[in-house]
Amino acid sequence: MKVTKKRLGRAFFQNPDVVEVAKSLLGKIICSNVDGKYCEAMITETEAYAGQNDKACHAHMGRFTKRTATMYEKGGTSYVYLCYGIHHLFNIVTNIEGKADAVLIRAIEPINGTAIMLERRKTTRLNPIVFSGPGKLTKALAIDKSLNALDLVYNDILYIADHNFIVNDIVKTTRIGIDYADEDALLPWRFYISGNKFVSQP
DNA sequence: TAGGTGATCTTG
DNA sequence: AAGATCACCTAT
Repeated sequence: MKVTKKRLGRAFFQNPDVVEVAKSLLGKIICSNVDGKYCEAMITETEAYAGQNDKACHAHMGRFTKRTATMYEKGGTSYVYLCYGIHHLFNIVTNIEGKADAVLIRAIEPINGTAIMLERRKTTRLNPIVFSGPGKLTKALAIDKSLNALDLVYNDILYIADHNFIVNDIVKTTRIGIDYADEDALLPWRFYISGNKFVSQP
């Protein structure tokens, strides 16, 4: 079978249904070209954050600050921020400009440049634990705040591609680490590829 | 299971 | 304006 590698364009990200985008991002490829080192990793786990109506979202009730401003950008923009003083978390903004929807990437599976990613994680063992968790994959892909608010559609440092991986079965669960969000903490908006070892909490 | 770490936001 | 909070990780 011919494998096509196609970069995702604006239309993919501007979908007004962030839950659908979170699901269709599973199996897609993150291409990172930081420090002249190129590597590719498949997205295995995501979470959807649905703008101002979602209590778990940074932009809940239209909250607009220096940090959350990026979430209001047009779909296809990167949203990277520091969490717990240590970890960079990588999100992809979706929907049109002004709508603060985003998808958090929670886990990846290395596809190309695995050695580079292992080195950045300071290990030699290819263990799923090394790449499953939002703070870990950013380290593996060298994503930090300097890559915030980047346009993933036109940039050559960081972008998303489709290698035509077929995702057969998607598991739906509740999102992690958002107990403060009351009833919205119960929404089944965390998705991962069924049977894939590279997820944070099977 | 506890503590580290620092930007962000303030009786989540 | 200082302190609580926080979409987490690593090591004991």
